[in-house]
Amino acid sequence: MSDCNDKQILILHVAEKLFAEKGFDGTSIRDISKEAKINIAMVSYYFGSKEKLLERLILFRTNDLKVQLENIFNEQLTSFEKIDKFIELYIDKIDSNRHMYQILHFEISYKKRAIDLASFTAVKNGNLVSLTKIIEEGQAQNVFKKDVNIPLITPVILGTYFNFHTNKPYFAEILNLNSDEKYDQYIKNELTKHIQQTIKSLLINEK
Amino acid sequence: MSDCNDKQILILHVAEKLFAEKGFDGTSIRDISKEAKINIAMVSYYFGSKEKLLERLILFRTNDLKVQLENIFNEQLTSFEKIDKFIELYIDKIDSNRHMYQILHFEISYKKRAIDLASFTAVKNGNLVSLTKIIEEGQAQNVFKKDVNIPLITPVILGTYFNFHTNKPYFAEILNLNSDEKYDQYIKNELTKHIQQTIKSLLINEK
Amino acid sequence: MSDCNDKQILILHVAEKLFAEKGFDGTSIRDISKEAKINIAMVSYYFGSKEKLLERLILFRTNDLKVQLENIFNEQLTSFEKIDKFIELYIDKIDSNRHMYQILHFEISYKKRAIDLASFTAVKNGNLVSLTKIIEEGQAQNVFKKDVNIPLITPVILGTYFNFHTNKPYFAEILNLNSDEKYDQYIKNELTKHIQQTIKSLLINEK
Amino acid sequence: MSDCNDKQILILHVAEKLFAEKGFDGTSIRDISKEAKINIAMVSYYFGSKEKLLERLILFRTNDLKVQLENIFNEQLTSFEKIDKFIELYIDKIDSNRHMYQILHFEISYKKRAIDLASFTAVKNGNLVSLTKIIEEGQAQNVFKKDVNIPLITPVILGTYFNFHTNKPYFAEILNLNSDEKYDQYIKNELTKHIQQTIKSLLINEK
DNA sequence: AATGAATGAGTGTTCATTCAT
DNA sequence: CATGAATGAACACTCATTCAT
Repeated sequence: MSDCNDKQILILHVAEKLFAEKGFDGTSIRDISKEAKINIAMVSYYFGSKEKLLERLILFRTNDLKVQLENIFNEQLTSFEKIDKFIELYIDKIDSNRHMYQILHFEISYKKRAIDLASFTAVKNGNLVSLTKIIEEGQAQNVFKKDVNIPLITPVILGTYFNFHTNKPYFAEILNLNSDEKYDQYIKNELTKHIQQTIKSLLINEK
Repeated sequence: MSDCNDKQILILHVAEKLFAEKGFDGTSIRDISKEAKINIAMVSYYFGSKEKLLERLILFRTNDLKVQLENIFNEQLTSFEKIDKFIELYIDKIDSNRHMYQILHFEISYKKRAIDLASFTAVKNGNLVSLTKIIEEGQAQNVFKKDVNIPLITPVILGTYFNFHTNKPYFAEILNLNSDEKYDQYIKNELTKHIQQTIKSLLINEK
Repeated sequence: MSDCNDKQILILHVAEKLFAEKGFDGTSIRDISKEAKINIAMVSYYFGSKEKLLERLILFRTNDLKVQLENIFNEQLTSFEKIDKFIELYIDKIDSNRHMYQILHFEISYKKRAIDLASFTAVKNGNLVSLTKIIEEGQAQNVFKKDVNIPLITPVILGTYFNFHTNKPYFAEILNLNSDEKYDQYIKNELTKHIQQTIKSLLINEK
Repeated sequence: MSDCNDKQILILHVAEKLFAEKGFDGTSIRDISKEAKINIAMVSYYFGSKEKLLERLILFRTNDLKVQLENIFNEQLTSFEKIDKFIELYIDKIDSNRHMYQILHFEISYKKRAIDLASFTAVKNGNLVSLTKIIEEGQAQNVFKKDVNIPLITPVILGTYFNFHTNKPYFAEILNLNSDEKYDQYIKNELTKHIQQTIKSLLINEK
């Protein structure tokens, strides 16, 4: 980020990790300062307050999230391939931003703090637009059916991923994914494939 | 619950609400005692500690979750109808236990507290068994396709619901659900239908 | 004690043990009620308050302390034998009332509580009188020297015993008293003998 | 102490006084902060916890206790004079460290806290060695008798002093020491003399 | 006569934040 | 510019005690 020095970025990274692990309220400034090996006063000094640190963190990361899902539409691909690619990139993106999503997840749920989520909403809207364009193109080509509730498709993608990930211990056990590598591989292959299959089925099958 | 008097149940209800709204760490015993209009010492008196209150709350509610999804299998319904009913009941169940699920969600995610989630896991396993039986029956009847990852189906159901619900403000806006009633109705009708449609599309054995 | 029922006596015994082990402030009514397996309210109910329990305990036990050291004087013994017997009985008495003495010790030291120690003072005075009579008899017989500060003799007896006992772990180690039995035997034999020897040496009228 | 600032030393002093007066459990951090006119959080801030404050206090003071009783042996004095000096210095030392000894006394007696008393034990051992050397020299010169239990001599010295001091109100009354000065003078003169006389008698008289 | 339920005051400790340097 | 020192408020929890039954 432009207006951040190294120490600020360090704090943001450590805060991101700890907030994701233990929650905002469960993480103290002391925890952050200890892990980042910086002075306790630094957080208030640089960010004003713990809450403002969170806001900056969200801003800091949301910029990252504006990845180009919108470009897919213009690529030389079939509608099916575009859907596949959209999901693959989407999953990949949130998977590599797990921490931030975990944090956002909670902040959105909790009515406690009034975090400005405008930029995050903008990202979601952008993604919805991209997806809508792809689907409508497929519908125009008569490869996708017409009566589908498009805004409810992203929840299927994201929700499936998050639910799987939230219950990591459970799925790791019943699917025998006894290492982080296997687990990550499973997400990249099986889970992504499953979601792709699900969305594509929804888009073509009349039932 | 059998071994709980009225005041204990009151505390559990208030705690459930506040934990769901503000998180466990974000809720103080003072908050609970104030909202429940009871003495601060009561929580420790009845439950031993804040953490044990959470444990009791989970236990208290998890018992509620063991509703009979397993009975659906034996009803006189087509495989598709069984899937519809399974999803409808499932969504309905988690929707009326939103608070508890919200809390569990966080407790599962956070590595902080070592809550005993055995009973919750048992519920999930039971539901998976029920679903598997329905699907395998449909596969045996050749109405469902074989190539489907059954354990990944519940994440689609639950995940979609939760993702929708977590982003309530977002969806309320883009779907124009400007009252809680409309929002709840949307879940009961559109969202449930969408999920049913999604799962059935995924399962259908198209020629 | 006349006006104490069994439960009250049980409480007094348990309180004595715990007060001696952990101090008055370090012992909670809960500790007592738990160890005595009685209701928490019982202590306040029977004794009025924790502090009054302590008072009653002191009264209860001080009566026990009024053992007959005064009879020694009238026995058919030499002055040395009387001293020996006085010390032996004295040590034996405080040794079997360790707990109470430990408690009294602290209560006397601390300015915190205004415990009525009149009866305890009376006991000490009685003992001092008895000792004085024995010593003065020896002095009259010219076997004890005149130049001795009699009131400072009991501190030597009691102090030595208590200092030894307070530093039990230390002495147990350097004297190789690796069991409670050995330790108790050492007090009964060596320590008592040592104190007797000390006092008699002090009293002896060497030419 | 080297690594203590003024405020820390202030806290240590106030804590020492209050712990000695009212016991560790009987003294609250609020009591200390009030008396020292510092913020309540300071104790935890500087020492980590109330218990660690006690530990630091013991360490802080025990260093003081390592006074040179060992030098006496090498001085140009008779064995008798060495004993006299040893006792005088010893009494003087513990008398000026009353508070700390009072505290230690209790901590040693109570099984509650696991305070590291290693350094205190070391001091005791050092003193015992010094005393042993003096006595053995006297024995070698045939001025002291042989059959004396040397490890039991320090309990006579310390015990007599402590017993006298613990029962200050009692002795103040029967010895008519109606001011702190008179009382202190009595310890310095009479009591010390009495203890010296006692030990010397023990070391020379066969009985 | 005895007790379970309940409570207000107090416990030690941690919190995010401020401020002098 | 950066930080160690310091703090008031809040934290979860335990205390001795009371009271209705």
